[in-house]
Parts: sequence; structure tokens; C-alpha cells
Amino acid sequence: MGELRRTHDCYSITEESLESEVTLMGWVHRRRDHGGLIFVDLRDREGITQVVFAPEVNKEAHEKAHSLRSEYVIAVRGKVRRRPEGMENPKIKTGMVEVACNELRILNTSKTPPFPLDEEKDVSENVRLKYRYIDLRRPVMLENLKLRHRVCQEMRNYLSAKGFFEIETPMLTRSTPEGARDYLVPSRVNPGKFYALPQSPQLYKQILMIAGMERYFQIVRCFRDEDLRADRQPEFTQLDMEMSFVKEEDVIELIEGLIQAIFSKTLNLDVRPPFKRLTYREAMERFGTDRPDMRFGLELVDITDVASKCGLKVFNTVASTGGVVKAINAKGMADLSRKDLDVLTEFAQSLGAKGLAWVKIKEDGAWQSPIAKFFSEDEQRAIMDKLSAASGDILFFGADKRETVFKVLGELRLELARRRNLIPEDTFDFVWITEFPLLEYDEDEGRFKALHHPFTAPMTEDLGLLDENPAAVRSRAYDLVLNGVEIGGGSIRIHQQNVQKKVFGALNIPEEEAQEKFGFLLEALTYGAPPHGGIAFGLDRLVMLMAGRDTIRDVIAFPKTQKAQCLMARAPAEVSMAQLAELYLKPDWKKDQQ
RNA sequence: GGGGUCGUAGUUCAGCUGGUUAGAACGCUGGCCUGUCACGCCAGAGGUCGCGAGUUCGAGUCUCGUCGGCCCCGCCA
Repeated sequence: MGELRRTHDCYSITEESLESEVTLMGWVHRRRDHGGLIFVDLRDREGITQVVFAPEVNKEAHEKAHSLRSEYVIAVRGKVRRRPEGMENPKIKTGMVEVACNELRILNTSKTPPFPLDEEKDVSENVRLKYRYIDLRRPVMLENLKLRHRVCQEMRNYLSAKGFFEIETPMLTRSTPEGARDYLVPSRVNPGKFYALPQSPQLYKQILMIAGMERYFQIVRCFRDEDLRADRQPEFTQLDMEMSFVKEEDVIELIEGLIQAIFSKTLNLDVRPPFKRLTYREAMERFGTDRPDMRFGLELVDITDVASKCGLKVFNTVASTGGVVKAINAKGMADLSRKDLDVLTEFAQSLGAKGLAWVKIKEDGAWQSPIAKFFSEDEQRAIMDKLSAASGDILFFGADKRETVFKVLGELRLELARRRNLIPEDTFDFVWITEFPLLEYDEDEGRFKALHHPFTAPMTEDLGLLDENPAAVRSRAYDLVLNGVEIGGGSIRIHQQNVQKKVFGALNIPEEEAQEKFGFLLEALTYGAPPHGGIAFGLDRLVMLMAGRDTIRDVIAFPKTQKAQCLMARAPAEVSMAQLAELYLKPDWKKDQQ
């Protein structure tokens, strides 16, 4: 670089800088070599500026410029001048001007990049991930990370202004039962013992409330050793927070303000609170899921009562054995072909349905369907009324156990919407889901498990049910759902030891085990624990939705593949026997050998 | 653990019922070019068809296995 100092970035060179001498540093985005005249689009983090190399401006620089190639790193000194009339490029912000180069310094050369980084061309993700440093140079990726930064910044500003302390909690902590699989870290100085990387700072943040911090937040990495998805990484980032002396309304209000601030400051969008709210029960009944996408209709409608009396045996049986029959009215979609219906049926079956009954409503309102003959005229009318069905519509039925019907029709609803482009883009539709069940029966383990986590407070009016009907107890938990994606979840916590013990009882966690695993929290609860509650946000998911991407990998600098590997650093990797020995670990390659 | 899908030049892809020399575009290399901006024109290089077996006179193409990417189910308090 010599004595050169960067004076501008490649975005801020405008007509205001005309005639001034500037020094730019960046990457050669594209070179157009006309022999006698060379144009280089110089790119840095902020944008692109056209640099002109002409022999009459500087002969040496012009000659050197012939050797420039894609992604060379250069420093350029020159005068800003207006482009000749008719030569402006309205597509870029700096398109009215250009820099006439007096001095060119090649700061570094570059091999030809393995993929083009100019366009939004689809390059396979394994190549992108292997050369992530090149992928991240692409303006789209840069923008994503910039947005992520600004979202974090706004979170810090907003919460600091509201009196929150940013406090760090340990990454090396202890493994806890319940919940996801832990990532374990062996302890060298404690042979045979292991730390676990945190799945969330849940216990620590509650302890911080007991410690009198009153308001805490942290933008924190969390780890879960489970299989990956487009919106799930083994390590992910969460905005974690907790407040003392609050009820549900306080947390919800604060978060709505936070979300509003984030959207207005970063996207200049007004998402005005209060957000919609649904109880868990209502969400399940109407949308078949606890994270409904509210951007379109196609709601589920219960027709169990009609179905129980009709002539279709499958429906009767389901209705009389505690199952449900529900239907979706796919408005105006009666033109779906036989083949479409076969594909949809397969889709339903892959989700656990035995089949997918459908009814097309003909011009005259009559039913065209394999199951039409099992319904009397009255029954047909009753179903049409419930679903506001008219000619041109097609009705889909799900009859099974509750969970199966919810899942199948819930997914079918999304699939139909996708097929017909019913989901508006660039819309942000928030909904709070409240009154979750506290517990959920786990068939495999034959016991109740916490739906949220075991520190979630039960609703006061349901406390009495804890012994005789645990499944009916509702919790003081709330999730925030955006466009069908769960972006946040939290609850008012248990702050009384006797209630905590009761919940452990319902979870069938023996006293000794509770003491062994969470003893420190239980004890802390006896030393003046204030009422408290909080929430945690999936930062990756939130930014993904804001950036309009469909995987969180696009808003994480160095994500892992579905096999939880980093293709760039090639992690995980084998370690030496010496390293293992130091940790008192003895490899056992049984799985390989057999 | 299960289902689906993909893997051909540096990149994105085409490649028919198996057929002899595996193509295109972009990129790359060299040459020409003083107003381009997806510069243009001319010439050229570039391939273990993911890997391994099998079927066949013959395999990019068919079969089996295997590795890897992605999507989904299970799992993710």
C-alpha cells in the first residue's frame, strides 16, 4: 500500500467528489480491456465504482492494468470525473462518475475464482461452502450479514434503553436430562467427566433473576446435537432474555416494541403491534399446527358431527373412536387434475394419512367424488355450509387420530397455498400462540414430558388439575410465529419451590434425580426468587425471514452441512491418540470394524 | 433410523430406446480493439461423466453397492 491511504469507499463516490483526488481499495469485480482503454469495476463492501485506465492520464498505470484479473486486490489513486455524455450507467449509484487512474498498485493477485460472484446465479452449495470466503464476497451474502449485524445492533440498543444488562453465561456447563442431545466436552483435569455445551442458557438466566439482575439479555450461541434442516443448525444464535416482576403481558408488550423497532430501523417497515394472538388449541383446530402461517386462509373445519352419522364407514369409525374428521375448502381449485389429486394423496400418505378423500363441487352444486354416495343431500348441504363451499371448490377430508388429521391437513394447507401462489411475498404476519399444554405424553417413554421445558409455570387456574389430569394443564408459555416459522418462545417461569416440585412430580422425575440435575436451581428458588419470565428468539430464523431467504445457512457466515460438517475448515476431524490420551479417552472403533 | 432428489469441463447445464471423437453457455488463456459497463471480434486450452463392482461385443446412459450435496419424516424440552 505504501503511503497510500484509502479516502473513499466504492459507494460514496458521487458528483460531490468531482475533480477531487481519491484513493480507493478493493477487488477487481470485472475488467473490460479495450486495448487502448481499460475499464475496471472496482468493488468493495459498499459498492462498485468504475475506474478508467487511459494512457493519456497515466501510461504506467494503463500498462499495468492489462495484467489485472478477477478478484485481484488493488489500490487506485485518481481524479473523480464526470462520465462523457451518454456514457452514464444508471444501474449503479456511482454511475454518473468514474475515477481516472493516476496510480495503480496491485496489493494482491488472485487465482480465478471457482464460481462467478457477480450474478445471483445458482451455484451448488457445497462449492459455495468450501470457498465460503468467496461466497461471502457476493453482494447478496454481504447484505445478509450486514442486515444481521444491524438487527443485533438494534436489539442491543433497544434492550439497553429498556434497562437490560447484557450478561454472558458459560459455554462449558453441565449436561441436563430432558430436551435435545448435548454436545459433550471432556474435562482433562476431571478424568471421566464431561461438560456439555449449552442448549440454551435457561438455568443461568433464571439464576440471574434470583441474583437480582432484574433484566438480562444475551445474543448467545446454543448447541443441539440433532439432525439438521433448512432452519436448524447444530449451533445457532438466540436472543435470550429474562425479566423479573413481570407477567405474560409485560414480556409480550416489550417484545412487540422490540420487533417493531427492528423492522422499522433495518427494513424501514412498519409492523404495528399488537400482533394477532391465538391459543394453542385454536391454532391446532384451525391450522393444524402450533406455528400457523397466517398469510392466507384455507382453514381446517371440523365436521366430525356430520361425519359420525354419514354412510361412510371410515368416517363413522374415526368419529366413534375419539378421532376427528376435518376438511379444508380449497376455494376455486376444482380444476385440480386426477394426477394432481394422486400426487396430493401420496403427499398426505407420506405424512401418515391412510388416504385423502376429496369432493369437487360441480356447476350445479352437486358433488363429484368417489365418496359422494355415502352422504345424504342434507349431510352434503351441512358440510357445504360449514365450509362455505360453492361450485368450483374442492374439499379435502382428513379422518384419523387428532394429531394425524392436524398434521396432514396442516401440511396439505401449506402445499395447496404453495401450488396456487396464495402466499403473499414481502408480508410479515406475526402471531402469538398462547396457552400451550404444560405437558405432553411421550408414548415411547410412557410418561409425561414438558412441552416447553420443566421450569415453565402452569396457569394458576389449572394448577389443581396437575394431579388428576396432567394433560389438561395449560402453561404460561407463549411462542411468536412469523410467516409460519417459530421465531421465539418463552414463558413465565416457576419461582416457587413447591410448584417446581409438583411439576417434577408430574414429569415423573424422582426427587433425587431432580436434586442431582437441577439441585442448584431448586435451592436458589428457596432464597428469595422473584416472579420472572422471559423469551428466546431464533436470531438466524428472524434474519432469514427478514432477508427473504429460505435457509438460515444464508444468514450464517460459516454454517454446517446436513451432516454437521464445515466444508471449509473440514470439521469435525480426527484427533491424535496423544490428545485422546490426555483426556483419558479410549477410542473404540467397533462401529467401523463390524 | 427412514423417504425423496441430485452428482457430466472451473461454473450452470444438455446428452434420446446403451453405439464408437461427450456437447452448449459463461468463465479461463492468447491476439486485436480509446467509451465499455453481461464490452466486442478472432483463435485456443480445458473431462477418471462422484467412486467401486456387475450386466453387455459395447456403459455418462442399465443393476447393485458406496461417498457426498439438498429437501422432508422421526428427532429438535
